[in-house]
Formats: sequence, C-alpha cells, structure tokens
Amino acid sequence: MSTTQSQRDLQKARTRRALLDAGLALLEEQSLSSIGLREITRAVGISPAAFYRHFRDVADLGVALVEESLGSLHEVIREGLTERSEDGERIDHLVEAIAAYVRRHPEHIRFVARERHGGVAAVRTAIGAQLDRFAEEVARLLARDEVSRGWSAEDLRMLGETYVDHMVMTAFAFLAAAQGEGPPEDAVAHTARRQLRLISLGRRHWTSQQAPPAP
Amino acid sequence: MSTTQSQRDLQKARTRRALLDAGLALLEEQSLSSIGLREITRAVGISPAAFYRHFRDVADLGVALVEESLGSLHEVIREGLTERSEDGERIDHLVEAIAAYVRRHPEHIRFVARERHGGVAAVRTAIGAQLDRFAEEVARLLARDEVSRGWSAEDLRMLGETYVDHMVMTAFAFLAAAQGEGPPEDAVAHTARRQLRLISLGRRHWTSQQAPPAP
DNA sequence: TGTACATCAGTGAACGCGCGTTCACTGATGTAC
DNA sequence: TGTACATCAGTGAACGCGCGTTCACTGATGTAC
Repeated sequence: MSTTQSQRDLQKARTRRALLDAGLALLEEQSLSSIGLREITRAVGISPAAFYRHFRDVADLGVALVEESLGSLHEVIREGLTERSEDGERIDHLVEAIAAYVRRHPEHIRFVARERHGGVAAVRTAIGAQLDRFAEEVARLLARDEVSRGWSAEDLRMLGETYVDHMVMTAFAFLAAAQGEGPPEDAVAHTARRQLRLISLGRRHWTSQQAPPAP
Repeated sequence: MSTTQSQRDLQKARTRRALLDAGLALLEEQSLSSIGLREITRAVGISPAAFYRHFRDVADLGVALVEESLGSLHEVIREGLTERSEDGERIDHLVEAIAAYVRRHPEHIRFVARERHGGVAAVRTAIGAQLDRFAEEVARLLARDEVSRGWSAEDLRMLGETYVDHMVMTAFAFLAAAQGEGPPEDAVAHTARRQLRLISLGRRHWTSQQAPPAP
C-alpha cells in the first residue's frame, strides 16, 4: 500500500478531515451550493488559500463527503437484513438499525437528504450511484430468502430498490423527528414497520408476469 | 371577494408572477438558499429594491412557490386514482399520469425535490404539510375500494403515505430521466408499475394486527 | 550524526466584484369632491 | 367632466461587507550525501 505516513502526510490528512467535518457541520443549516469556502476555512482555523491544497472547490469537497456519509451504511444494511427466525422480528430489527444509525450519524443522513436532489450535479450523481449499489446489495441479500425462489433478476432488483427507497425515506423521517419537524420517532418507527410488512406481504404473493403477447 | 382589480393591482400581480417564475427558473441550476435577490430581480428586469414590495426575502418567495408547485397536483392524484375496471389498468394510468405531470411541469417537481429536505426550514415545513395533505387525500380515495373493507383509519393512513412516498419518488425518477441523470423514462415507468403492483398485492393480503398482549 | 538543499502545507495581503438593504425620489394610477 | 391631493410600485444611488482567487512568502519537515 501507499501508506508511507510522514509527519507531513499525517498533518495534511488531519487538516483534510477537519475541512470535511466543518463542511458537514455547516450543512446542518444550509445546502452545499450556498456554503462558502471562507466559511469552511474559518471554522477550521486556517487561511482561505489553504483550502486549495485539499480540494478544487466546495463541490469537490461535497463529492468526497458522499463516500464518507454512505460508506458506513453498508454494514448497517447487511446487519439489518440478516435472516431472522421470524419475519416480524426481522422487520423490527431493520427499523431499529436505521433509527440507531440516524441517532449516531445525523449529519450524514442530513447531507444525503439535502444533496440527493440538490443543486450540485456531481454530488447528486455520486449519491445516486451509491444508492444504486445499495439496491444491488439488498437484492442480493433478499435473493437468499426462501420466498425469493423463482424470482427473476429484474424482479429482485425492483424489490431491492423498493427496500432502499423505503429505508432512505425512513431515515429522513427519523431525522426530521429528531429535529422536531415531523411526527415523533416512535410514530415513524410504527409506520415504517407496517410499511415493511405491507411490502413483505406483497413479496410473498408476487408472481412474475409475462410480457403481453404480440398482437 | 377582495378582487377589486385596479390597473395598479394588475400590474403588481404581474410583477409578482414574474418574480415567482424567475425564482423557479433559477432553481433549475441551484438551490433556494443560494439564489440571490439581485439574481431574481435581474432576470425580471426590475431594480433590486422593488423586490421588497412583494416578498420579505427569498425564503418568503420560496414558501409562496410551495403552494404553486404542489397545488396543481391534487387533481392529478384524484384523476390518477379513480377506480378503474381492472387493477393493472389503474396502475398503468396512475404511472402515466405522474409521467405526464413531470413532462408538463418539470420546474415544479424539481423545486419540490430540491427543497423537500433543503436548507430553508420554512419551505421544508410547507412542503411537508402539503405532502401530509396528499397522504390524507389518497387514504380517503383508497378507502372507497372494495379491498379496504375493515381497514382501520390508521392503516389507511399508512397506506396513503406509502402511495404518496412512492409517487413522489417516481416523479423524482422521471425528472432525473428527463435530465439524462438516471435510467430512461420507460425503465422508470416499468419499475414504478411493478412496485405499485407489489404494494397492491400487500394491500390485498393485509390483516390488521393486534397490539401484543400485556405480559 | 551533520549539513545542504528540496518540498510543500499553510500564510497574509491584495484584487475586483456582487451582494442585501436603506433611502429619498418619481410619476403613473386612484380617489374625493 | 375637471381638479387637487393621496397612494404606492418601481427607481437609482449609496453603503459597508464578505466573497473566491492569486501570489510571493515562510518555515517546518523530508531527503541525499
């Protein structure tokens, strides 16, 4: 590996971290496209010019934040979707895993919520690509269930997307709850569980459909 | 009514419209919290100071845009969810209605996508409240179906939210398709239809659950 | 180990620029008589 | 219908301010011998 960590490299990495953290913190109250470069360096305590030693511009920092914010979610998903004895238990577990994640990393969820459809195209694209990977991963995990026997790859993929969409919406709702903006956490959890049960029921009764015959 | 429309009132209303339209147009490439007041007045062709005759600030204009952007969606929903002879037909109809709406008013959908979790709290709240009303309305429409017999109000509400969440996600996906950012329109429609079928199947097999007995 | 030179993260001053907001104003439109 | 006065949407100049970017620089850290 290229991990020759000199004093200098270490210090540079530390400053880079500080810039990323400051950016993430500033996103609490505004969106990426309105955060100023000077605002970030001011928060870190370095001169504005030093910013350019790490990122080309603020959008570039935003792209770096995507990996940061969504990377750690993979394990949560894998853990949350592990097969359980009973279906209901598994749903409870998944919803609680999402709630716990939002409690632990609210800034990450906020960043994703805010920039998923935000004003910076490069960041939108990066987030979209990550969510795509999640859908793929969830599809792979769900394929192992008994109920998935006979499902086409396309149908599994659709199911994965449905799960990811739902998980993302639920995470956003938990975040809003934490900010006192929507229904409280327990109501969000209650709804999320029932919605998952609805999807789960649909899944159990799913039958692949043929394309309509040519006329 | 207070519609005493003098020349003056008419002209004022026209300028207000122009400001709203300019704001909406500028949102195509950035988010509300980064749009400048001068940017808007420049686009309209009036002096910056004139802005204050219409709105307190840009956030205030944003709140006004929420009603604009989501108001016209009510009819689409009502129309899209009208009972149809066959279930499959109804789903096709709803997805096509969403696609048509996005084609006709992409700026509105973009605004909602961008500001639903955006940097301006007042706008977030206003959008949330509107989506809440949609969920309520959809729940009311779905309650009239045969399959909804015996559903509790709470379950119907949950179902309404599921539908609205899905419709919103689908609208966003159609918009991304139009911008060449995600999968193409027909793929979005294909997935959306199958997801609705999944939800619809879950709905058909839904059984209300009791709270667990006290230990 | 010691010395001479290279690297490069961070500095601080400077730049031109566009921002949001204020203010007294203008002149077309509306109102009272 | 005509006149005198009131209203008020939009003006244009001015303000102080913080922005992003550039530049030659500094001085601690790293490297070669």
